[in-house]
Amino acid sequence: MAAQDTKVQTRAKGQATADRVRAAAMKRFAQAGYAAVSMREIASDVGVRPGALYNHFQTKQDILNDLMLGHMAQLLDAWETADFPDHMDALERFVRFHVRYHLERADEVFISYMELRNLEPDNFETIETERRKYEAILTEILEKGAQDGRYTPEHPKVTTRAIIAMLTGIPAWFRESGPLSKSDIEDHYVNLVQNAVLRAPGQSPRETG
Amino acid sequence: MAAQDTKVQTRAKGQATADRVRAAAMKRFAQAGYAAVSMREIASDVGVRPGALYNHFQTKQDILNDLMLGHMAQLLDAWETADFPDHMDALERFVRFHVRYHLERADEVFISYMELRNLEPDNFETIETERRKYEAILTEILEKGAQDGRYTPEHPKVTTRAIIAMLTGIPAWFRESGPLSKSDIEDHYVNLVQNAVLRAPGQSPRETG
DNA sequence: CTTGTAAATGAATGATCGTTCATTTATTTA
DNA sequence: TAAATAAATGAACGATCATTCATTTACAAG
Repeated sequence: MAAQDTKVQTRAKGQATADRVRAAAMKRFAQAGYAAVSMREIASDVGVRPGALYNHFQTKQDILNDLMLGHMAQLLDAWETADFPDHMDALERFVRFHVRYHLERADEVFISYMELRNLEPDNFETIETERRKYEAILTEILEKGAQDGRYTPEHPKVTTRAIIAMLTGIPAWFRESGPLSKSDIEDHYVNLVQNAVLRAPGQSPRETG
Repeated sequence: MAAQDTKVQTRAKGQATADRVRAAAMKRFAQAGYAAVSMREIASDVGVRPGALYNHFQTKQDILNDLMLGHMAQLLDAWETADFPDHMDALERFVRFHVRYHLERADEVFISYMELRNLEPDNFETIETERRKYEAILTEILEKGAQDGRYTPEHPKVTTRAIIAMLTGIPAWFRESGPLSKSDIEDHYVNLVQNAVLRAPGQSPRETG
């Protein structure tokens, strides 16, 4: 690591600019959408001429792809390294992790599911693979809970998508100035999700239709 | 009505073209996003020259606004006129209605929540007003159920958004060719939603954290 | 201090955008 | 059939787009 310090130092300025490009693109993409944002706007935010962006990213598409790849990698890594009280069950861990992460990284999350269709096919496939890994975490939790008889066993993959859609929608309406704190939201969603899938003792699955 | 038949007839051809513009724009916007669709593409789909579009819509923005206004109006009207078995409770009605409607009008729904940010401020406000009306239907159902002691009383507005986000996400992954039919999906979501908010007799609200 | 390279500039490229408009074509009214 | 009006055409407008590139500037290495 120390042996490469000089080399790292050499490219420090370029790295810094690239990071500012990422930050500017993130905000712009989140607010206006990929297709509505111009390279000129990003360059202006960074304080640089449009052409200079191409010293750091080959195309506009590469910026979007970089942001989405980075988001998925960080999301999966954050889950791996997250720590929770020992007594907390897996489902509650997942819900709390997901809500927290999505409330703290609203822009990244928003882009990552709004701009999927603006990814070129190859990039799209890569991102979809990462997304499926994340969904698999929750599906596995639900399946394990179903085996134990604690959760309802029906359609764990569908339930996964239902839960994730429910949670991912939070940043769209949550406002710091609202009546509920982030912690309140977290608690409420834990409750909703647990109730949705819990098979209460002595309570058989309801018949509907 | 009959007295205006001649006048209606006069504009019948224009109406037909306008409808085809709507249909083409709907598909294109849903697939690629408003900003990524050109008036030339829409005109080409309709089988007309770009300039002809302006005989029916003043601007590209007006097309988007027309689609979203139409969707919200039809959604609210469909709820008003929907009929269900007498014995079915309000929450189940809402969930079944919402799932069905969204599975049948995937493009309209997708546009209406993906393209909100591409609406100019005035148009956005109008659509938001309609959207709030729709959310209010579910909130009222939850509040009434809470008064009766059937549903958990916490944060009905937040729960409304959680449920709607969960349901609205379905068209994003549902495929006719998948293992579950539309009817299966409907049943499963009814179950999830009912469990999420039901206060089972003798079951006090769970403590979390 | 010189050399090599990274980073940024400034100007230009061709393409495409939404929109306008005088004109032509189609259809309906009188 | 003649007049009126709706609808569509074809060509053009200026603006903006992503991207390229020869050149200049900044900076670290030897």
